[in-house]
Amino acid sequence: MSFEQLKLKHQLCHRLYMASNSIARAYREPLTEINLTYPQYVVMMALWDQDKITIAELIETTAIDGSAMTQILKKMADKALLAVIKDEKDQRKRLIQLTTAGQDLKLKAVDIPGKIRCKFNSIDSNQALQLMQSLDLVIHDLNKKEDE
Amino acid sequence: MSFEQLKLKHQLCHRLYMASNSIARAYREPLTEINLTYPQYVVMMALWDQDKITIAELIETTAIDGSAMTQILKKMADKALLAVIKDEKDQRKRLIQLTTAGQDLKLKAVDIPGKIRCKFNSIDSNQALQLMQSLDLVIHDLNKKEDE
DNA sequence: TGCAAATACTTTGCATGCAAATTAAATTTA
DNA sequence: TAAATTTAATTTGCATGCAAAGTATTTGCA
Repeated sequence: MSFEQLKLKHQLCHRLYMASNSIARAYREPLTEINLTYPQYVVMMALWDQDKITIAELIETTAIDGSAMTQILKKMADKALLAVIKDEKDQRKRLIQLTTAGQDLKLKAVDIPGKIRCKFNSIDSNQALQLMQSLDLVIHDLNKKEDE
Repeated sequence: MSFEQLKLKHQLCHRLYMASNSIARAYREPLTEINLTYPQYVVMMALWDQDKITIAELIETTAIDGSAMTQILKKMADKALLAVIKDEKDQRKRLIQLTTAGQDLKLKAVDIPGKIRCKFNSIDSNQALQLMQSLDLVIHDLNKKEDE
């Protein structure tokens, strides 16, 4: 019986695990300066792109876990970056709306993507694009339900 | 000023974040059957490949955080999968050694890589290999110190 | 030889990620 | 229309990931 496949060096999954952690670490420094964690920054990016959406829509866009989202939004509301508003048409839903401070933070965040991109010295933009496309396929495959 | 770069759809980092989370979720089911979490499984793979190594070496191989590693090893020792032994030559170091049960678990884990690979329907092995190579470059770039 | 510096871990505090259980409100169905 | 079901969030409990601080040990140097 071959155990070769159990070695870490052959595993795509372990690469993804390491890469994701490295990413979060890389963002930590620039994000600390604007008092955000990486998931909070992801929420902000989603809202800068489209404001006043429901929590469910925010979860769909960001792929952040629902129970974590509740906590994250609470902290961000405490920081006065956004407000959680009841949807009058459907009392189960909550609408998330940026405050002026939340909108303005975009000006301080605009440099961050560039700072991160500077760290990628070994891959060019074409490779990065291809990498994103491959990852989209992986994500799609893994998120498929059993019965699809 | 262009804020286009702040959109999630253009971000490699968010893809990696989503892919890594999807991976951990995909492993959850098969790993639950052998009572391991994904990081614990990574530790086991490292030890199946090379047993009786120091915690520092295990951290190097797995890329798991040091403080998390202490907790993970404690739980795995509780499950009698491994033993934490003082290095007689250097009392600061700890050697990790699999128990017989830990070694035997390899037989139950051998099917897991195949099960996960089955989920990747949209990419072939060549693409997977290329993806791994690109990720290795990303990881290398991000883990570089400022002064290198 | 003796003490500062470097190592190897451990501990602590905070922020997720996730499954499972709950709560509240809207829908569907009998 | 009342009960069952579904949907949208929240709560809870557990397992990391990580920075920062703390504890032993060992090295390196003066």
